Amino acid sequence: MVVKQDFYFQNTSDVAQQLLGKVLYHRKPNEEICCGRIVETEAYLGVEDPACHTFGGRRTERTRAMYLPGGYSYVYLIYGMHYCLNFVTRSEQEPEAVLIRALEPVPHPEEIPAKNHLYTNGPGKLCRHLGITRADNALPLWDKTSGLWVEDDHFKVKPARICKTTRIGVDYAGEAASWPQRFYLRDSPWISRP
DNA sequence: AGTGAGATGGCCT
DNA sequence: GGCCATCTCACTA
Repeated sequence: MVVKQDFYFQNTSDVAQQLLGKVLYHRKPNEEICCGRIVETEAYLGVEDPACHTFGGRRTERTRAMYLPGGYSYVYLIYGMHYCLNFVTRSEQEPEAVLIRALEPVPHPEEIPAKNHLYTNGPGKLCRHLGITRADNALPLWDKTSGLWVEDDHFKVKPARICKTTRIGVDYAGEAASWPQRFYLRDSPWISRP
């Protein structure tokens, strides 16, 4: 069943970890539906996180969706050619988010043609594969009619299977670069990098 | 296996 | 003007 909005009001690190194992769905403009199981996330901790777009309370047109309540999407363009998908967490006063970094193909890896596992093992790649663009910014993730939503299919993740490590590509963020806010399923072949 | 550069555009100072 | 929450390819070895 669809994950409800209040799930996203929780502590952002907890949301990032609890998202592991859940399934992301996207309905493209041509009505085709793509999905994948979330196997890697990163938490971005808002105004006190130098790696976060809202660090210091920065509020711009790009980061507008971050200041929505938890449960909305935040999609932005990076390096001029890749989109990154985030889930906004907490409240309007706490602009935090979870970056979706990798998906495991569903319904079943065995049915996926060879090499297709290379299409969703990175934040930019999974957006391209699912057809996620700026048009998917600021959508309610708890509402299937938005075309972008998350489902819990009762896939169980043992806490011991969750790997915690440093985030990728945030070396500019000083001491925050060493915060363990990247989470992934141990031994998953579908993550962006080990 | 590891390093480095280029693509490419919007954001931010 | 400089910098990116990236990816791919070319190069070393």
